[in-house]
Amino acid sequence: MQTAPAERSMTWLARGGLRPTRQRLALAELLIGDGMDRHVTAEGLYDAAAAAGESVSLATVYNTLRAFCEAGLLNEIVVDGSRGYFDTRMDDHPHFYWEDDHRLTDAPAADLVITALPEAPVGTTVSRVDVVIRLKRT
Amino acid sequence: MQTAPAERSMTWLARGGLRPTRQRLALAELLIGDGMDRHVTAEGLYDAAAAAGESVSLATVYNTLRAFCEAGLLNEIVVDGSRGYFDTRMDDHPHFYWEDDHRLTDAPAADLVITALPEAPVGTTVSRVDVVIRLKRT
DNA sequence: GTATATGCAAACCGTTTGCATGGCT
DNA sequence: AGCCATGCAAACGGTTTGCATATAC
Repeated sequence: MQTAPAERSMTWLARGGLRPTRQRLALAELLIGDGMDRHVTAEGLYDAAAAAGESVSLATVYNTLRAFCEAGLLNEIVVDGSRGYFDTRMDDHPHFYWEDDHRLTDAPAADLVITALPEAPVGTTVSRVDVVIRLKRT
Repeated sequence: MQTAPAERSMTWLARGGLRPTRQRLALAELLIGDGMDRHVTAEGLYDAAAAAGESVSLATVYNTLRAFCEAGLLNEIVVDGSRGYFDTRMDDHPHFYWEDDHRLTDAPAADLVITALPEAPVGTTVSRVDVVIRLKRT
Protein backbone atom coordinates (compact mmCIF):
# COMPACT_ATOMS: atom_id res chain seq x y z
CA MET A 1 0.00 0.00 0.00
CA GLN A 2 1.39 3.34 -1.06
CA THR A 3 1.70 6.19 1.45
CA ALA A 4 -1.16 8.67 1.14
CA PRO A 5 -0.42 12.24 0.05
CA ALA A 6 -1.38 13.48 3.54
CA GLU A 7 -2.71 16.77 2.27
CA ARG A 8 -4.42 17.41 5.55
CA SER A 9 -1.09 17.29 7.36
CA MET A 10 0.57 19.50 4.74
CA THR A 11 -2.11 22.12 5.17
CA TRP A 12 -1.96 21.80 8.93
CA LEU A 13 1.80 22.41 9.01
CA ALA A 14 1.47 25.30 6.58
CA ARG A 15 -1.13 26.88 8.84
CA GLY A 16 1.47 26.89 11.61
CA GLY A 17 4.14 28.27 9.30
CA LEU A 18 6.23 25.12 9.71
CA ARG A 19 8.33 23.46 7.07
CA PRO A 20 6.98 20.13 5.96
CA THR A 21 9.85 17.82 6.75
CA ARG A 22 9.54 14.07 6.58
CA GLN A 23 9.46 13.72 10.37
CA ARG A 24 6.94 16.50 10.93
CA LEU A 25 4.67 15.07 8.27
CA ALA A 26 4.89 11.63 9.81
CA LEU A 27 4.05 12.94 13.27
CA ALA A 28 1.32 15.22 11.97
CA GLU A 29 -0.19 12.30 10.12
CA LEU A 30 -0.24 10.26 13.31
CA LEU A 31 -1.83 13.16 15.16
CA ILE A 32 -4.47 14.43 12.78
CA GLY A 33 -4.34 12.04 9.83
CA ASP A 34 -7.80 10.67 10.42
CA GLY A 35 -9.38 13.88 11.66
CA MET A 36 -9.98 12.48 15.13
CA ASP A 37 -8.96 14.30 18.30
CA ARG A 38 -5.99 12.81 20.05
CA HIS A 39 -4.17 13.05 23.37
CA VAL A 40 -0.60 11.88 23.22
CA THR A 41 2.52 11.90 25.30
CA ALA A 42 5.93 12.39 23.72
CA GLU A 43 6.89 8.84 24.50
CA GLY A 44 3.59 7.52 23.20
CA LEU A 45 3.93 9.38 19.92
CA TYR A 46 7.50 8.18 19.60
CA ASP A 47 6.35 4.59 19.99
CA ALA A 48 3.51 5.13 17.53
CA ALA A 49 5.95 6.49 14.96
CA ALA A 50 8.22 3.52 15.44
CA ALA A 51 5.27 1.14 15.13
CA ALA A 52 4.29 2.88 11.89
CA GLY A 53 7.77 2.25 10.55
CA GLU A 54 8.74 5.90 10.70
CA SER A 55 12.15 6.67 12.10
CA VAL A 56 12.03 9.77 14.27
CA SER A 57 14.34 10.42 17.17
CA LEU A 58 12.86 11.04 20.58
CA ALA A 59 14.48 14.47 20.77
CA THR A 60 12.81 15.41 17.51
CA VAL A 61 9.45 14.25 18.84
CA TYR A 62 9.92 16.60 21.79
CA ASN A 63 11.13 19.46 19.63
CA THR A 64 8.34 18.91 17.16
CA LEU A 65 5.59 18.76 19.77
CA ARG A 66 6.91 21.98 21.25
CA ALA A 67 7.03 23.57 17.81
CA PHE A 68 3.44 22.49 17.15
CA CYS A 69 2.36 24.06 20.43
CA GLU A 70 4.14 27.32 19.75
CA ALA A 71 2.61 27.39 16.28
CA GLY A 72 -0.83 27.11 17.86
CA LEU A 73 -1.51 23.68 16.39
CA LEU A 74 -1.58 21.77 19.67
CA ASN A 75 -2.35 22.41 23.31
CA GLU A 76 -0.38 21.02 26.18
CA ILE A 77 -2.47 19.79 29.08
CA VAL A 78 -0.86 19.25 32.46
CA VAL A 79 -2.50 16.64 34.62
CA ASP A 80 0.17 14.27 35.72
CA GLY A 81 3.30 16.07 36.78
CA SER A 82 5.52 13.34 35.47
CA ARG A 83 4.35 13.48 31.86
CA GLY A 84 3.13 16.08 29.40
CA TYR A 85 0.00 15.49 27.35
CA PHE A 86 -0.66 17.07 23.98
CA ASP A 87 -4.17 17.62 22.70
CA THR A 88 -4.99 18.08 19.04
CA ARG A 89 -8.26 19.78 19.89
CA MET A 90 -7.76 23.51 20.26
CA ASP A 91 -10.95 24.83 21.81
CA ASP A 92 -11.44 25.18 25.56
CA HIS A 93 -13.03 21.93 26.69
CA PRO A 94 -13.06 19.63 29.72
CA HIS A 95 -11.03 16.45 30.09
CA PHE A 96 -11.34 13.14 31.80
CA TYR A 97 -8.16 11.95 33.43
CA TRP A 98 -8.14 8.22 34.14
CA GLU A 99 -5.92 8.11 37.19
CA ASP A 100 -5.49 4.34 37.14
CA ASP A 101 -4.12 4.05 33.62
CA HIS A 102 -2.73 7.56 33.22
CA ARG A 103 -4.86 8.31 30.22
CA LEU A 104 -6.38 11.61 29.12
CA THR A 105 -9.54 11.85 27.04
CA ASP A 106 -12.05 14.51 26.08
CA ALA A 107 -15.15 14.92 28.18
CA PRO A 108 -18.34 15.92 26.36
CA ALA A 109 -18.10 19.71 26.26
CA ALA A 110 -21.84 20.15 26.00
CA ASP A 111 -22.29 18.50 29.40
CA LEU A 112 -20.20 21.11 31.16
CA VAL A 113 -22.01 24.32 31.98
CA ILE A 114 -20.20 27.00 33.93
CA THR A 115 -22.56 29.84 34.76
CA ALA A 116 -20.14 31.88 36.83
CA LEU A 117 -16.36 32.09 36.80
CA PRO A 118 -14.13 34.05 39.19
CA GLU A 119 -12.96 37.11 37.33
CA ALA A 120 -9.31 37.66 36.62
CA PRO A 121 -7.52 39.83 39.20
CA VAL A 122 -6.55 43.33 38.05
CA GLY A 123 -3.54 43.35 35.76
CA THR A 124 -4.28 39.87 34.45
CA THR A 125 -6.42 38.16 31.87
CA VAL A 126 -7.57 34.58 31.64
CA SER A 127 -5.44 32.68 29.16
CA ARG A 128 -7.28 29.39 29.61
CA VAL A 129 -9.55 27.57 32.00
CA ASP A 130 -8.54 23.97 32.52
CA VAL A 131 -11.23 21.64 33.76
CA VAL A 132 -9.98 18.16 34.55
CA ILE A 133 -12.39 15.55 35.85
CA ARG A 134 -10.25 12.97 37.62
CA LEU A 135 -11.66 9.46 37.44
CA LYS A 136 -10.86 6.41 39.46
CA ARG A 137 -12.05 2.87 38.88
CA THR A 138 -14.90 1.78 41.09
CA MET B 1 10.18 34.87 71.71
CA GLN B 2 9.66 31.28 72.76
CA THR B 3 8.41 28.71 70.25
CA ALA B 4 4.68 28.18 70.58
CA PRO B 5 3.38 24.74 71.61
CA ALA B 6 1.92 24.30 68.13
CA GLU B 7 -1.10 22.44 69.36
CA ARG B 8 -2.81 22.96 66.07
CA SER B 9 -0.02 21.14 64.27
CA MET B 10 0.02 18.34 66.83
CA THR B 11 -3.69 17.80 66.36
CA TRP B 12 -3.33 18.02 62.62
CA LEU B 13 -0.64 15.32 62.52
CA ALA B 14 -2.63 13.14 64.90
CA ARG B 15 -5.64 13.41 62.63
CA GLY B 16 -3.52 11.92 59.86
CA GLY B 17 -2.17 9.21 62.14
CA LEU B 18 1.37 10.53 61.76
CA ARG B 19 4.04 10.58 64.45
CA PRO B 20 4.87 14.08 65.59
CA THR B 21 8.56 14.27 64.86
CA ARG B 22 10.50 17.50 65.11
CA GLN B 23 10.66 17.88 61.33
CA ARG B 24 7.01 17.13 60.72
CA LEU B 25 5.96 19.57 63.40
CA ALA B 26 8.18 22.26 61.93
CA LEU B 27 6.77 21.75 58.44
CA ALA B 28 3.20 21.47 59.70
CA GLU B 29 3.65 24.71 61.59
CA LEU B 30 4.85 26.43 58.43
CA LEU B 31 1.90 25.03 56.52
CA ILE B 32 -1.03 25.52 58.88
CA GLY B 33 0.45 27.33 61.88
CA ASP B 34 -1.54 30.48 61.33
CA GLY B 35 -4.68 28.85 60.02
CA MET B 36 -4.30 30.36 56.57
CA ASP B 37 -4.51 28.35 53.38
CA ARG B 38 -1.22 27.85 51.67
CA HIS B 39 0.15 26.62 48.34
CA VAL B 40 3.72 25.48 48.50
CA THR B 41 6.27 23.66 46.42
CA ALA B 42 8.72 21.25 48.01
CA GLU B 43 11.59 23.58 47.28
CA GLY B 44 9.66 26.56 48.62
CA LEU B 45 8.83 24.81 51.87
CA TYR B 46 12.41 23.68 52.21
CA ASP B 47 13.57 27.28 51.89
CA ALA B 48 10.93 28.46 54.33
CA ALA B 49 12.09 25.89 56.87
CA ALA B 50 15.68 26.97 56.44
CA ALA B 51 14.66 30.62 56.80
CA ALA B 52 12.81 29.74 60.01
CA GLY B 53 15.99 28.18 61.35
CA GLU B 54 14.64 24.66 61.15
CA SER B 55 16.99 22.07 59.73
CA VAL B 56 15.09 19.65 57.51
CA SER B 57 16.65 17.83 54.60
CA LEU B 58 15.12 18.24 51.18
CA ALA B 59 14.43 14.52 50.92
CA THR B 60 12.49 14.69 54.15
CA VAL B 61 10.46 17.61 52.85
CA TYR B 62 9.50 15.48 49.85
CA ASN B 63 8.77 12.40 51.96
CA THR B 64 6.79 14.45 54.44
CA LEU B 65 4.69 16.21 51.83
CA ARG B 66 3.89 12.87 50.30
CA ALA B 67 3.02 11.43 53.71
CA PHE B 68 0.74 14.41 54.38
CA CYS B 69 -1.03 13.83 51.08
CA GLU B 70 -1.49 10.12 51.70
CA ALA B 71 -2.81 10.92 55.16
CA GLY B 72 -5.41 13.17 53.60
CA LEU B 73 -3.99 16.33 55.13
CA LEU B 74 -2.89 17.98 51.88
CA ASN B 75 -3.85 17.96 48.25
CA GLU B 76 -1.42 17.97 45.40
CA ILE B 77 -2.38 20.23 42.52
CA VAL B 78 -0.75 19.75 39.15
CA VAL B 79 -0.50 22.84 37.01
CA ASP B 80 3.06 23.20 35.95
CA GLY B 81 4.57 19.90 34.87
CA SER B 82 7.95 20.83 36.24
CA ARG B 83 6.87 21.37 39.85
CA GLY B 84 4.34 19.96 42.25
CA TYR B 85 2.14 22.25 44.32
CA PHE B 86 0.64 21.31 47.66
CA ASP B 87 -2.53 22.91 48.93
CA THR B 88 -3.51 22.98 52.59
CA ARG B 89 -7.13 23.51 51.71
CA MET B 90 -8.92 20.21 51.29
CA ASP B 91 -12.26 21.04 49.72
CA ASP B 92 -12.84 21.08 45.97
CA HIS B 93 -12.21 24.66 44.89
CA PRO B 94 -10.86 26.55 41.88
CA HIS B 95 -7.35 27.93 41.53
CA PHE B 96 -5.66 30.81 39.84
CA TYR B 97 -2.37 29.92 38.23
CA TRP B 98 -0.18 32.93 37.57
CA GLU B 99 1.72 31.74 34.53
CA ASP B 100 4.26 34.56 34.60
CA ASP B 101 5.51 34.00 38.12
CA HIS B 102 4.60 30.32 38.51
CA ARG B 103 2.39 30.92 41.49
CA LEU B 104 -0.77 29.14 42.54
CA THR B 105 -3.49 30.79 44.62
CA ASP B 106 -7.08 30.09 45.55
CA ALA B 107 -9.82 31.59 43.44
CA PRO B 108 -12.99 32.64 45.23
CA ALA B 109 -15.01 29.43 45.33
CA ALA B 110 -18.31 31.25 45.56
CA ASP B 111 -17.69 32.85 42.17
CA LEU B 112 -17.51 29.51 40.42
CA VAL B 113 -20.86 27.98 39.58
CA ILE B 114 -20.95 24.74 37.63
CA THR B 115 -24.53 23.82 36.78
CA ALA B 116 -23.74 20.75 34.73
CA LEU B 117 -20.81 18.37 34.76
CA PRO B 118 -20.12 15.47 32.41
CA GLU B 119 -20.97 12.30 34.28
CA ALA B 120 -18.33 9.72 35.02
CA PRO B 121 -18.12 6.91 32.44
CA VAL B 122 -19.34 3.51 33.60
CA GLY B 123 -16.94 1.76 35.91
CA THR B 124 -15.53 5.01 37.22
CA THR B 125 -16.29 7.67 39.79
CA VAL B 126 -15.14 11.25 39.99
CA SER B 127 -12.32 11.56 42.49
CA ARG B 128 -11.87 15.29 42.03
CA VAL B 129 -12.64 18.09 39.62
CA ASP B 130 -9.72 20.41 39.09
CA VAL B 131 -10.53 23.87 37.83
CA VAL B 132 -7.46 25.94 37.06
CA ILE B 133 -7.88 29.48 35.77
CA ARG B 134 -4.64 30.33 34.02
CA LEU B 135 -3.72 33.99 34.22
CA LYS B 136 -1.30 36.02 32.22
CA ARG B 137 -0.18 39.56 32.80
CA THR B 138 -1.83 42.16 30.61
C1' DG C 1 12.88 -3.18 71.79
C1' DT C 2 10.73 -2.49 67.56
C1' DA C 3 8.94 -0.08 64.00
C1' DT C 4 9.33 4.00 61.68
C1' DA C 5 11.47 8.68 60.33
C1' DT C 6 15.53 11.17 58.86
C1' DG C 7 19.60 12.48 56.13
C1' DC C 8 22.74 11.98 52.63
C1' DA C 9 24.06 10.84 48.17
C1' DA C 10 23.17 8.40 44.31
C1' DA C 11 19.69 6.88 41.13
C1' DC C 12 15.79 8.05 38.32
C1' DC C 13 12.97 9.78 34.49
C1' DG C 14 10.97 12.94 31.50
C1' DT C 15 12.62 16.73 29.07
C1' DT C 16 16.04 20.03 27.08
C1' DT C 17 20.29 21.36 24.87
C1' DG C 18 24.92 21.60 22.23
C1' DC C 19 26.77 20.52 18.27
C1' DA C 20 27.66 18.33 13.94
C1' DT C 21 25.12 16.66 9.93
C1' DG C 22 21.49 16.75 6.59
C1' DG C 23 17.34 18.81 4.27
C1' DC C 24 14.01 22.49 2.78
C1' DT C 25 13.33 26.75 0.02
C1' DA D 1 23.65 29.42 -0.45
C1' DG D 2 21.56 30.00 3.77
C1' DC D 3 18.75 28.92 7.28
C1' DC D 4 16.50 25.64 9.74
C1' DA D 5 15.47 20.73 11.24
C1' DT D 6 17.36 16.37 12.82
C1' DG D 7 19.84 13.04 15.67
C1' DC D 8 22.72 11.67 19.13
C1' DA D 9 24.42 11.87 23.61
C1' DA D 10 25.20 14.48 27.38
C1' DA D 11 23.19 17.77 30.65
C1' DC D 12 19.35 19.16 33.46
C1' DG D 13 15.93 19.62 37.31
C1' DG D 14 12.62 17.95 40.18
C1' DT D 15 11.66 13.84 42.63
C1' DT D 16 12.55 9.19 44.59
C1' DT D 17 15.22 5.62 46.77
C1' DG D 18 18.82 2.70 49.41
C1' DC D 19 20.89 2.42 53.38
C1' DA D 20 22.84 3.66 57.80
C1' DT D 21 21.58 6.30 61.85
C1' DA D 22 18.38 8.35 65.06
C1' DT D 23 13.87 8.86 67.17
C1' DA D 24 8.96 7.90 68.74
C1' DC D 25 6.14 4.62 71.08
